[in-house]
Amino acid sequence: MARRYDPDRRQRLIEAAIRVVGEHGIDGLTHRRVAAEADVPLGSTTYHFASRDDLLHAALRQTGKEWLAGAELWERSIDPGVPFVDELVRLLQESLSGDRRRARLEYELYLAALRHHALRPQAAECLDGLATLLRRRTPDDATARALAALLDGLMLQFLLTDREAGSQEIRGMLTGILGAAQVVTPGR
Amino acid sequence: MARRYDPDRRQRLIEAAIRVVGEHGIDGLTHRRVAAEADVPLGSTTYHFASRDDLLHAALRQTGKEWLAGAELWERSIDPGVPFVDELVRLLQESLSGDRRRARLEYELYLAALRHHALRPQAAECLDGLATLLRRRTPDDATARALAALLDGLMLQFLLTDREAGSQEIRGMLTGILGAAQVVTPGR
Amino acid sequence: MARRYDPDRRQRLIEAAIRVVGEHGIDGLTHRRVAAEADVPLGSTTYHFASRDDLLHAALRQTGKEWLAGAELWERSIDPGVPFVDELVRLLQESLSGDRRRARLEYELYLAALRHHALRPQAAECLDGLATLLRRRTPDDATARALAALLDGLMLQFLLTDREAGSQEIRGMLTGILGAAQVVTPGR
Amino acid sequence: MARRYDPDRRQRLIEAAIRVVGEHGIDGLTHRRVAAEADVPLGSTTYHFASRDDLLHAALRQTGKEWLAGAELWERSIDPGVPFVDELVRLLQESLSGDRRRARLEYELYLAALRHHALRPQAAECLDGLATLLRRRTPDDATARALAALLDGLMLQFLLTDREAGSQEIRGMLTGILGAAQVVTPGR
DNA sequence: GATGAATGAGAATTCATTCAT
DNA sequence: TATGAATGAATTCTCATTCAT
Repeated sequence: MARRYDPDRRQRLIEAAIRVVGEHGIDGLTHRRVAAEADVPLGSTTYHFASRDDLLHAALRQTGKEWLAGAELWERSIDPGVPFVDELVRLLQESLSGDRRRARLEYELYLAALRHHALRPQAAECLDGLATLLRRRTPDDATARALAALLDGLMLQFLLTDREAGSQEIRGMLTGILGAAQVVTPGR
Repeated sequence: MARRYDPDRRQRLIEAAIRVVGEHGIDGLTHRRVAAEADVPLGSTTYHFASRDDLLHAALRQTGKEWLAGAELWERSIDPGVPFVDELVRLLQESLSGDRRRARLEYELYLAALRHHALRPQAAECLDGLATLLRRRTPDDATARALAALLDGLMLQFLLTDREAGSQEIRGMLTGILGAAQVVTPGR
Repeated sequence: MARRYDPDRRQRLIEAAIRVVGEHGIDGLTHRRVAAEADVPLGSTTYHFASRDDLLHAALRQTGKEWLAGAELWERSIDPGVPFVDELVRLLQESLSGDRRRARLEYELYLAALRHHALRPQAAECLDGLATLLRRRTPDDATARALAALLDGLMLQFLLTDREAGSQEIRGMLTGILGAAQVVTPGR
Repeated sequence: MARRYDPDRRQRLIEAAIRVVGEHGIDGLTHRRVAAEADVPLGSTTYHFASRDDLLHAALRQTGKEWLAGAELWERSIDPGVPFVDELVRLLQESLSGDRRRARLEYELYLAALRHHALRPQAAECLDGLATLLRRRTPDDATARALAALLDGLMLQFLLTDREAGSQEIRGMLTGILGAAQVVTPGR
């Protein structure tokens, strides 16, 4: 019954916490639910994570790391012979295909920094990590950061509206905006 | 004790709810706090808004409407003699200057749709409203929607990282991305 | 929309109240639910039935009356050529066949008199009504009342245990007890 | 403030719950009242009995056990030299003498199974327990169960109508019904 | 007469956290 | 070190009832 010696418990609790957020949202993250999800006594969760915020923190750190790892994988798999825009389309489409629960979960944790100051460094790290990756394909830092913002905005647009993310559609949006310099200032 | 007759109470409750979200976040939106904020009995809030979700709904509807009105104001004030990019810079800077609490509040409600299905139509309305406005300045729908996504992404980037939003910096990001068509696929 | 003139509303409310008790139990009988069930404004239920107890009262009065009417129908349909025990079996079986919700509802209201003094006269009326009917087939009042008790006890036994009420089984129980005089005092 | 260590608390809560039902009825069984009755903090009742149903369950289990123990005591005290009917009269009269609050309480909990499915096994256990006891004095199972039903019905009749339960009267009813085999089918 | 609004009380639950063991 | 028990605060929600219209 009682796992007297259980060195990975902390990690297992983090993973349980992430599943709990996925299921019940950030508001629904409680010691009790994590304990139940990890099949561990309640006291154990409060022992390893004294406060609810500690749990939240650890959850964001973990998903952020995993998400960034995924982005790096994408970056390393880029085919130089393929237009970069198409690689961006692939990134977005992969994130939005299948059930979107994972993407929603990641964004929910990431955006929680909007309110919780303590999470902002964590969120910034994700953002900067992506920008750094993108920087290898952009002429300057500003463009890389803007591209990161665009990707976030597009992801959210699909997640918020529940619209299908067809590759033609994504492609249209990306090419539209990326080549928009002349367009939006027609008077020029 | 209090007014037995109070025809505007419902609206006052909505405004109180928005202030509560601003102060305590969405998780902190409770009937009790709204009652206290609006100075009405607790039962009155549950009478007008049977569930917490009803309250949340009304709050998003209201801020969404106000935000869209602000965007329209901006659009109507656009000076055709000024490069459109600069008008976009102005929009972002105005939203991010001063204390950012209002912007955070609006985004928090807007992004709540990520988890709460019921709010998605509301969020989509905001998004589409902005895209419609922008459409007057873009060659096609896709570009308008992409531009809306970009603006969201940029707003979030500043809000999440707590970075200053200088007009030069914003300008750099916008011009970088808008003219990025050639750049990101240098080989072409 | 508003039924300005609606003379049968009181009766419709009673019937709605009975349905509510059937669905939610006596504890679940509330003005609100009755209003919803009868599709009538809340204020209308409190107007016609000032208190919850009034509603409960009316509901018991009505089901008691209907139940007694059913019993009388049974009594009048008794075939003199058939052993009376078989007619009792028929009565029980009919009450327990199909879904037992109606029977449960009637007993729930009837037994509420156990706690609510005010309902006792009503319950006594049902009991005495049945005893009076049975009296036509028993040698004296005491036997009639005892038979009424037996029938109640048997009904409850089947309702409480959820057991099937086969006619052979009921018959066995009835004949066992009715001829038990000699048996239970074997020494006599 | 109160005892941090209190090993019998659970049991004390059950007893408090039974007193609360006795005082306020099943509908009146609330965590709050139990807490007050047992003089423990509200949170303690919800800790030990997460839901109102758990409380109800425990209360019925306890009274059922006690009631059955009483019945066994009666059975063991039966005098073989006395007609069994008189022993039945004694059982009923003892249960109905003095204040009938205990009897009402027991029946209220027992009959709650009518609505609450989850309580039915508990109620069935009481019923079967009594039938088993009676079986030692009846020729077959059916008669034992019918006798149990008769006793229930008689108890309820007195409890519902508030009539005095004189021993002559009870005796008359019992002998009437037990010897009714010939009577109710006079034509036979 | 009829009714929508209002109100205050109280319901079940859930919880973070503390503490004795 | 780990943990079950305990606690007090807060949550949503439902309600009977009252009252102004």
